[in-house]
Amino acid sequence: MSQRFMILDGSSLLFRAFYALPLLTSPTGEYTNAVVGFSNMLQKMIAEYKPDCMVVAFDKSRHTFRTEMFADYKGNRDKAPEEFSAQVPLLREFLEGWGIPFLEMDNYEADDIIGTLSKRAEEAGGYEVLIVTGDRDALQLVSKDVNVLYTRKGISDIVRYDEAAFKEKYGFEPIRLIDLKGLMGDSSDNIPGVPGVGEKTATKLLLQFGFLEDVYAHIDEVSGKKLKEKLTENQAQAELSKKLATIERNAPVEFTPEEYAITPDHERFFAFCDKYGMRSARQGFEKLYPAQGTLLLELGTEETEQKHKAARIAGRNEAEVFADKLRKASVPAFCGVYEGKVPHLKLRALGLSTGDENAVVESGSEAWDILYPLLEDASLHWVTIDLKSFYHVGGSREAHVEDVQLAAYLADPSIGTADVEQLRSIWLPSAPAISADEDETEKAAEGAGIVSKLWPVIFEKLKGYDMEKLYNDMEKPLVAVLAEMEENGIYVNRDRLSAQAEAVGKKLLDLEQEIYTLAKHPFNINSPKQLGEVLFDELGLPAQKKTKTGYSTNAEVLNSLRYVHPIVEKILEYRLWMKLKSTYLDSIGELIDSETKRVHTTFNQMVTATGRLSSSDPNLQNIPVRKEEGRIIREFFEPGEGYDYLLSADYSQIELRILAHLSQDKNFVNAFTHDEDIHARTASEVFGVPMEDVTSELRRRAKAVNFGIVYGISDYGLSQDLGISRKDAAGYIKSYFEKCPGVKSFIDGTVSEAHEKGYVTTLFGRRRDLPQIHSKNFTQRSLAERMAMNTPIQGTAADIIKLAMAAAYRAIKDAGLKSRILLQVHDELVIETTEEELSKVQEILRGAMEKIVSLSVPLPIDIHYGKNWAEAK
DNA sequence: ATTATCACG
DNA sequence: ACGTACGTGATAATC
Repeated sequence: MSQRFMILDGSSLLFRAFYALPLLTSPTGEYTNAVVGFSNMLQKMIAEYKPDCMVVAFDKSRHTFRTEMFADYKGNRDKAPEEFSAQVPLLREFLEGWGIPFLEMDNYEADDIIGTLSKRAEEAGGYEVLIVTGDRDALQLVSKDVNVLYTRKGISDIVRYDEAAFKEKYGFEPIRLIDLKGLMGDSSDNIPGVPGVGEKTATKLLLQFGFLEDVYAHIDEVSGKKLKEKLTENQAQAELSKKLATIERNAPVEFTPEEYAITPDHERFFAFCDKYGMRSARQGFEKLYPAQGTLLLELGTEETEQKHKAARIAGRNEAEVFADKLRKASVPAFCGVYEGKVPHLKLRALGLSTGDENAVVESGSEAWDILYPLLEDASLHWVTIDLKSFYHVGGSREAHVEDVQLAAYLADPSIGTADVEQLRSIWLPSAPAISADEDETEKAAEGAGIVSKLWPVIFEKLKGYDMEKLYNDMEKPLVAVLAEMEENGIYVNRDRLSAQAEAVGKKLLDLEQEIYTLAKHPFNINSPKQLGEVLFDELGLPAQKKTKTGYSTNAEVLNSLRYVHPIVEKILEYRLWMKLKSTYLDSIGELIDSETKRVHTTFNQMVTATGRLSSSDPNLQNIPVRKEEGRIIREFFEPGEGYDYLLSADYSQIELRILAHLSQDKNFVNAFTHDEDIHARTASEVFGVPMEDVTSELRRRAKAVNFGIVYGISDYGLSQDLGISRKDAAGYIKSYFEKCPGVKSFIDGTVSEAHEKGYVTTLFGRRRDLPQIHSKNFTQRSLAERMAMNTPIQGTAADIIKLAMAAAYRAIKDAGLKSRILLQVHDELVIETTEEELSKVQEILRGAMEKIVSLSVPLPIDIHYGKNWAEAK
């Protein structure tokens, strides 16, 4: 019987945990998130693998034998953030209490300690070694007796690598990982490798020849002249890279297995947890090491597993029994298993849960006919995840169904669209994770169980934040509106679209030839790297900006070089058409539904940090409009069969009007109340000229300042935008604030409130946490401060149009019109309508959009309509 | 998986 | 002195 010896890479796991969890703090203000995450992972490891002995290895200092060999080793690493470093000593304290030995050594990395200990254990025999790490390099240690548990993402997604699993993934045995690194390098450790050789080429070479040395021994057999050259030129560098990637397995560290037992010190550990407010760590520890004399009322493991195993219900009788339980459940929950795409989405199965008991029911079974109707039963109050999909498959809008995902997003928008497992790990970290190796329907059942438990916790939080109304009256009603918009889709004239795609394709071929001639040879124009080499190395144009990987070739740079060389203009033109063809013409064509002839975008309600919607597959919120060449794309969006016009209704200056309302600045409120040109008025104030003397240039500058204010102004940003000096920009801002003191005090007030509370809110109570506002790092803190200025404005605008959408939707429906909302583009709604309904629909939109809230300034909309989206602007 | 670029509000 | 405009998504290239 072999001993199971677990070795943890403390440094890498702590780092993973740090980035996986939000910055939690103890009651006394110390950061604890990394330790909390480490603790969760440790508990899981011990519970699952029950190791006989354990050691945690740490990196000690940056200076190691590797930096002796190569000074730049890991030279590209930023210093770890203060919030992280402060937790390293905390983890030691934690391990001391838990009774787990740890090791660190001068001149060696944690990897080398792990490599050495695992080798000694192999030599001694009788050990099964499990290495837990978030560092891929350790995979080279995998052998018959040594496996690696690698944290793929965050800390909960762990994969076990044994010899077979490694071979499956890489195609060769583990030790050759160092040869791979020798060839391809490792950007995260700043290991150079052979430039131009990536994973693909490196793997090919190793499979063909064996080890790195074999590649060089057979260098003549390498195919490709370029590749051979690169390999020969960089042989020394490849060999050094291999050495750097090789874990030292004979480090001067003693192997003393008798000292590696876990010896929990309850008192010490509890004191630690209490001091740092780590309740779940304490609970988990207690579960693993029950104090003597405490009576255990826990369920046996077998029984626990039984509990999570979902019953598959097919027959009528079982269904009746489970239906009864659901009716009595305090939080009945379901998770749908969907297949297909909107507007053809189908419900294949349901995971159901009473909170205590989970079940699966498949569509088409006898049980389905008994259980599905419960979802429409108004006496049940259901919870699900992804309510929009439920609506897509015909779920009743009248049914009482909550969406945990939506509630969780509102409580913390930074998590975005979190799946059940993510929500569990955030909100119920001590509950068992969803089993990984079940089929989709079983996961749905288990998911339903979790959803049932999540809802009370998350909704309670929402109530604590005073966000119930936001959820009930704004976001939840919007779900049905978005579902319908997605199902509606928008008609795209496929013939005109593909004709244009073809024409643009020809144009691109011509441009390509002209560019090759001017460059004197063909190259990949789409590659910024190759383009940079052609422009700046070969043609000798003056390089001005650099990116971290080479020369910058963006539009700003190219524009400034327009008249230096004729190739530049051609490249700009090539870029313009290439963008239009690949992003719009080709890909939208592919997304036209063959049955409906329309494109059905997805409106994501749980993505942005500010409360805006986003659109994807395809993104219909970024269809070109500013440039003539791009605007053509809009011509292909037309009213579909049975409709005559596309109509667009957009808010005029909504963000600046919100700024006026929130700040109560006299100038702004006045200007908007009298419907003045706000940018001209700003110019007049800031530059001290009468309104009639405001030139278009002055207006342009004032407009830039107004935008700057909305984004969270900085003199640097404004100077970049206007192409003026930072000093001048600072001067503009100064006189702006003198003339608009209301705006100034609003911004100052918002930022200082963010510092005090750690979050900001919109007019309707939407919340955004800004943990970085306390950062000691200037850049991060400044970013958070700009977010603090921008979020209440952008977020309030998002709130308003969301309310307006639901109101317009309702009003159109109540009026019995066939007109319908197709798209939302942040401050604009696109509607499909008919000749007869044209005036009625305009009236409804004005009522819904302009009257939905009453601010200190009016909120007028502009309406345009036409035979396509380009005309409706 | 990340980076550079560019489309929108 | 630090070193940035706010919010998104898609594509192609490169790692």
